[in-house]
Amino acid sequence: MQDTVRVRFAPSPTGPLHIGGVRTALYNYLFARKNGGKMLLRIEDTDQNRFVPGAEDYIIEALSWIGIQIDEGQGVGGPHGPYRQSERAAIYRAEALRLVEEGKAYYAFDTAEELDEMRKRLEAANAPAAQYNAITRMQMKNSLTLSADEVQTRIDSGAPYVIRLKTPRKEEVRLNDLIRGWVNVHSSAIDDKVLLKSDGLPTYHLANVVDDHLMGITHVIRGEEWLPSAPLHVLLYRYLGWEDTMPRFAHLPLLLKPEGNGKLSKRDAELGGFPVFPLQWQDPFTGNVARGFREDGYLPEALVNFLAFLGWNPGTEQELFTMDELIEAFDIEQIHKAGARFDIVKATWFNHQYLRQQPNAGLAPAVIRQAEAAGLTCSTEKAEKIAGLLKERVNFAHELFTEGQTLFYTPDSYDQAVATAKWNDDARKAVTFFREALLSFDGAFEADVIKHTLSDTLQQAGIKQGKVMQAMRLALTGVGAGPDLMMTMEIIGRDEVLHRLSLALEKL
RNA sequence: GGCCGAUUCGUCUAGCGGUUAGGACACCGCCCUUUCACGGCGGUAACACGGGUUCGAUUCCCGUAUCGGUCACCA
Repeated sequence: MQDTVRVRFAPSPTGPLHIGGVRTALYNYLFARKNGGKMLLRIEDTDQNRFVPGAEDYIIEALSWIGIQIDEGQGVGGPHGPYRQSERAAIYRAEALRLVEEGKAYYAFDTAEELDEMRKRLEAANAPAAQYNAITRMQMKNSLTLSADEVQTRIDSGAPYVIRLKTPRKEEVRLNDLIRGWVNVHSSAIDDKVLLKSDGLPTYHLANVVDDHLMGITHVIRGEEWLPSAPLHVLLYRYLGWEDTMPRFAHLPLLLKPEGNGKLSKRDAELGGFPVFPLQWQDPFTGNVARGFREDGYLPEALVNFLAFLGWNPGTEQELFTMDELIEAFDIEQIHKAGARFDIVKATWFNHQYLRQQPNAGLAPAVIRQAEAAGLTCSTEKAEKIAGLLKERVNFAHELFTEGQTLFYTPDSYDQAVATAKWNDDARKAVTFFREALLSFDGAFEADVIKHTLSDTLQQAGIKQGKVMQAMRLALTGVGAGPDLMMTMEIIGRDEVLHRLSLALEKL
């Protein structure tokens, strides 16, 4: 009988959430929802040196923007709090002490210099691994080599110490990963990890295991960078006496650079001109601003769809998935094992797909905002028409305005190549007649009516429409290509059409 | 370097012993269109290599190569 699924997303508030972290959170969320379970948010802020103000709020806002709902944890509350590890120090300390009492961990007093010396010595001796372990620990200053009195004296005097795990020398540690299957590691490859740091706070390993146990986590879904230390965590569960309720592990493939070697970094984003953070982030220390997917115009549903497909696939040929559809289709065992290159072009395509599905009214504010920023006024009605006219042509909402320049500005010059090729006597005649027809035009100035007026006029004048349409476009917009001309006229209005036609007759 | 993991079109991937190796992005072509896009249709393009196992390997096993991760009092 499987307990209710409980998963957690446990970021460190050391800066803005990386997009890979967002995907990890997403997979956790999909898995939780798919199985009717709970999604927790825990803040792993045990490194006081790397704490960055604002990072925690950023994480919460980013998850909310992307559409991931937290059931329990930081910012939400719940029965297993506090959910910020810095507020749980006493809990970890008690467990670390318990391990010492039970002979599964020990105090160590070595200074940074002494550790450094030890590593150098071992490297010089060509030791297979320069680490603090079952062999080397006996040459160091710790509660296994020092007398009980000496240890007590040091502790009482307030000398700094850490608590290290007494990793067994010869033991096979097995782990059945949901994505990768059985992974075996020999304990000799695991060093005597520090569990409790000299500042009294735990390291990731201890805090993570203790909290996952106390918070009833059933599945640990995290990045592949944790795979090497997963056996250590298994060992910790065993030593803490919690092995029978140990969560299942699933280690996710990493997000790789678009090209070249290595995992996706902030630098790649700068080079490639795309964001790598969900939201814009201003570094509180340097003031530097890093772009965000939200600010760059990505729709959260597009980002979710894109991210979900980086390392996972439903096995069908459907590409577009809403969050609910993803939840329905998600299967953790279908997650790909190898890292995935981050291809922003595909993200753009997803955005295009979702943008064109947006109602015009939802897109209008973006058009208005940009028009106003450019010192123009734009009515809601006009903005909605522009959205309807252009949304299928663009990838981002902000492109509606840039694509729609001719809807805002009277042309002040004309494309020479088009003019040379298309602006002739017939064209001049067509524009003249059409303008005259419009002069006496009354009623609603709408695309289909305009279309009839135009074709009637040209027919009466004996001009083939196809011969002059591009010239007509040139006269109205100054360029040879663009969206539907009738709708363009409707949007700019009769007066402006008349104005532009006269202007063309004058200047062309 | 040690340990762990991975390897199908340029990219994301489907495939879980027998397939013309499928889809999507990108690219190219055609159609649609008064234009440009959108869209539709079509095309180029992949099982890293070498051994096994098997009647038969992209698929299973072992090597090699390559790539990734990790080896902190950071997570």
